[in-house]
Amino acid sequence: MDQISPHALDRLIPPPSTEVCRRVARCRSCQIRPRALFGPLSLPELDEVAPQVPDSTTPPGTVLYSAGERPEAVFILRHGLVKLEQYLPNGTCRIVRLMRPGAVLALETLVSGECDHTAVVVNRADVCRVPLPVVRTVMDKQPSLFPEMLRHWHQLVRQADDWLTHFSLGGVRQRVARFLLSMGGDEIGQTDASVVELPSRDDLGAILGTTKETVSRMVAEFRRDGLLVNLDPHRVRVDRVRLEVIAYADSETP
Amino acid sequence: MDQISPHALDRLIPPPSTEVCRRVARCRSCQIRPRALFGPLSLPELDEVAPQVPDSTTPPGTVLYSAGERPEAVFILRHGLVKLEQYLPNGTCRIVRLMRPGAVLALETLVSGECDHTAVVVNRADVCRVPLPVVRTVMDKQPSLFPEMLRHWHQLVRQADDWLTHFSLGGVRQRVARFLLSMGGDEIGQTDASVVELPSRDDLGAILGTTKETVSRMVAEFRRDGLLVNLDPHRVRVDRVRLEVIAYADSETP
DNA sequence: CGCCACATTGATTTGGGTCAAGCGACGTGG
DNA sequence: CCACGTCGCTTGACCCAAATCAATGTGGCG
Repeated sequence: MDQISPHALDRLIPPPSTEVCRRVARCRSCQIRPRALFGPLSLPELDEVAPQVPDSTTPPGTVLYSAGERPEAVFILRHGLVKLEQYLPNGTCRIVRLMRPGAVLALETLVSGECDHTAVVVNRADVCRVPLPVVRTVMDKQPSLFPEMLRHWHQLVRQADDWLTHFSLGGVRQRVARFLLSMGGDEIGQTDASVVELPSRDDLGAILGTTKETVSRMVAEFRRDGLLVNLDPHRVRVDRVRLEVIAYADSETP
Repeated sequence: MDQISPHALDRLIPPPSTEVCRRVARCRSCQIRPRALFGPLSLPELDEVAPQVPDSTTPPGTVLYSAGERPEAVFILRHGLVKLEQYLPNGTCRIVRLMRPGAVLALETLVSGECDHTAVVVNRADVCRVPLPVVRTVMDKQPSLFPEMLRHWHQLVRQADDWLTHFSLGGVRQRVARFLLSMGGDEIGQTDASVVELPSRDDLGAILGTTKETVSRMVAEFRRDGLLVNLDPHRVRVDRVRLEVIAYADSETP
């Protein structure tokens, strides 16, 4: 797993003006921005911030940051899927969150300095790296960001709590069904909710707190029963109504 | 389960001056306050806020608020233990957090208006009810509360993530051990960490994502092995070092 | 072509869920 | 004061879901 290229120089050595122009343009035309941290900013305010915010595209498997690091920045995810993993002292790992476009990664560095999780790119991801000083000065100048900030924290907590109930309670059969339902469509909400992009079996196991073998069996069973049809490898179409019956059945439906 | 007495009148009808004095005195001498939301406030600022903050003591089983309600206030827990439960559509319930003194309950109402969980008192609890308008005006006047607010949100996320790993991964034997370790001592950190106040078996089951019977068996086994000694019913002394071995063993230790 | 990572499927074992009975503590009412 | 019901805890017997171990299949890529 390769580390993300160090951006530390970005604020010390001013980027060439062509790069500044690109960043400003990229920021202005960003589809995600309204839903992300700097949504409430005006265009002029944005043009001021954009030059100090480098962006990068990273392939699957890239480690954006590891638990304990101090990246001195937050990351805004513009495209792709990133998993946050947490390790127990004995080495077992659980994926505690999947971050989708519009999410802010490493928010916790604003509070404690260090990252709580290891963030690994699942799909190819586009991220903007916003240095902490930039976040802080923007927030001082523009208090309207405060509720926006709280909104993101709230979302983190909600997501964590849902994970705890949906993906840790009941049989694996139900948990897989719930996962498929929860991953339908993207957060913009405009793609077909019945098309789901599947992570690897290993990741699915780490999300649902089970093993890759069991997950594999469940998916196979769903496919046999026609609840699930392969589009490509790793993309399936699901039968949401029948999945919902399974996901929240009062007792098992054998 | 009885509802908490409605405090809605508190801001409309000013409390009698004796009550105001009591609240001011209570707030000044509060041991918890420095660690809670209004820690950074000065004494004069505090005296201004205190009259608008009623407090109450509620017996075990009391529902402080239910998911979906709009209490228009946050609650500061000064004493006792409160469980936050979340329900699946099929009715199964999981305790997603245990709140201890110093915690702020219903923080989410500041963002979305409605409560995400059902909060039930486990021990007898003392709570202060801070109306949302009070929180908002104080935060406007005193921006130093902002980092404090973020600190609380961060803590919620950390707690949720820990729950997800410590209490949802591995065998029940390990999970019980981890719970006992995590509950050692109070957040002030000055009581003996090897003395643990146990919730009911049912609650323990809902915390660890298992059943009361299995928990009962594990506790009994720990007691047989001398890892755990009863002080009163519901209070035990544990052997932390040996528990740690069990909690984070690489593989099961039968 | 052969290697490697990933997915599938099978055989076997076991942890823990479920059902059911017994037990002690407590409060209530006769 | 004791009988009774209730409630929470414990224990046992049984069985199924899922972990584990292991072998085979499949696709992509040098």
